[in-house]
Amino acid sequence: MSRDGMVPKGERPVRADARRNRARILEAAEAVFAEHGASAATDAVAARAGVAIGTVFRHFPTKPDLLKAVVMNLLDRLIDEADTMVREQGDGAALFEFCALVMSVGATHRTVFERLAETGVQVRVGDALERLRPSVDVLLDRARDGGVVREDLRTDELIPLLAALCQEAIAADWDERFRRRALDLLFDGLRS
Amino acid sequence: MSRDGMVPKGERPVRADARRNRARILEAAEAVFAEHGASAATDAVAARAGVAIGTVFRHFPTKPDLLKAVVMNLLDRLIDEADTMVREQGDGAALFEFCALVMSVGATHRTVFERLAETGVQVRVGDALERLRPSVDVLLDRARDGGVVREDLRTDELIPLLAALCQEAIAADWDERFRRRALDLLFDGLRS
DNA sequence: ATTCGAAATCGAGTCCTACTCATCTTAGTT
DNA sequence: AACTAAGATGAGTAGGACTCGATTTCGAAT
Repeated sequence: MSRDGMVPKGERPVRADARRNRARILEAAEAVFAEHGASAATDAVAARAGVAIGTVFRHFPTKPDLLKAVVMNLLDRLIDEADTMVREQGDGAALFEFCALVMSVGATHRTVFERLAETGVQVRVGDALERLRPSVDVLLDRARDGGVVREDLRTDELIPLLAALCQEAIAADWDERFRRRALDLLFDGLRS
Repeated sequence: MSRDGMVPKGERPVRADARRNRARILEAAEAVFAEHGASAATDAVAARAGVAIGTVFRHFPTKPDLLKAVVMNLLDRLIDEADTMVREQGDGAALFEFCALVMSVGATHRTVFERLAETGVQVRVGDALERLRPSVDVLLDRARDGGVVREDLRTDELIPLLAALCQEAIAADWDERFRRRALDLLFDGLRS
């Protein structure tokens, strides 16, 4: 994830302190929002980052921008984890575990996602999940080859379904047990 | 929807002006939020309703309460419609069709929600669906007796799952074909 | 090393809006 | 007609998002 570290060619490089502060703010924001909810004041984030309020707004002009940046940060890490999972765990069960992981991450940071929706920023979980498509593709292929998933299931069917569960899990605050149960039902079906 | 018109027995009846104002505020709020988005100031709602700001807060203590009342009003109308349709048919293996119907009705009135949802109102289909619990109970029992549904499936598992699909179907604008496909997958499971 | 301009930081202050509450008004009862 | 409590009023309060001119810091060029 070196996007922020990249130096724009032809232009002046981003100053070292600016890059450092940006990272600090993101880190602080994630911690503060996770602890006090996404309605926590921006001052708190600034304080925790050891930075003035104006600096936060220089890097993230609006609060939704800050929230969005935190989420994207989260997703980047999630992609890494998914890739690791793909590399280390070869069997078909990896797909199920991956879905559980996605729901779990969403649940941990549910307030951030909620606030995003409230402020009208359209980052649907489904849209966000699209970034995971390559990983899901690999996992799904492998699961299908392993014969643990129906032949006709496609990635662009699985992703919306997973997104639907995630969205509702976040909105309705499903606990770990029910998230697990929902995935069991989805994979095994409702019929006898 | 005569909930608000009911007079609590044993207690003083709600004053006529209070009931009138409540209705006016709801109507005004629906119009104002639809036009200016959910971030419209509460003053605007009060002004349109021809009422002081304090009166709005007497009836709806917080802004989310007001937003929720508006949306639930909308959802109640839709859900009642679906409920009635199912009761009129009332055949044996209607659970699947019922789910399809709920999704379909939601999709039909999608644009009504979208304006509000876009601007940040959290439309909790799940909350509204809770009112359908009695109907779902009956349908689920019937389906279980008919052996078309797994024995261990409970109503309070089915409702959140259905709500999840509905919510995402509305938000992501699933077409009829994919709504059907999603229900097929949910009922039959992802595994081979 | 020193200079210097641009970039970044700072934070008190502004604006906006959700919400409160002491006071006044009115519906409904006797 | 008098009474009373529910209800209405709206100026005031609180708190948070965002601004902006003053100030500091970086880093490139001499």
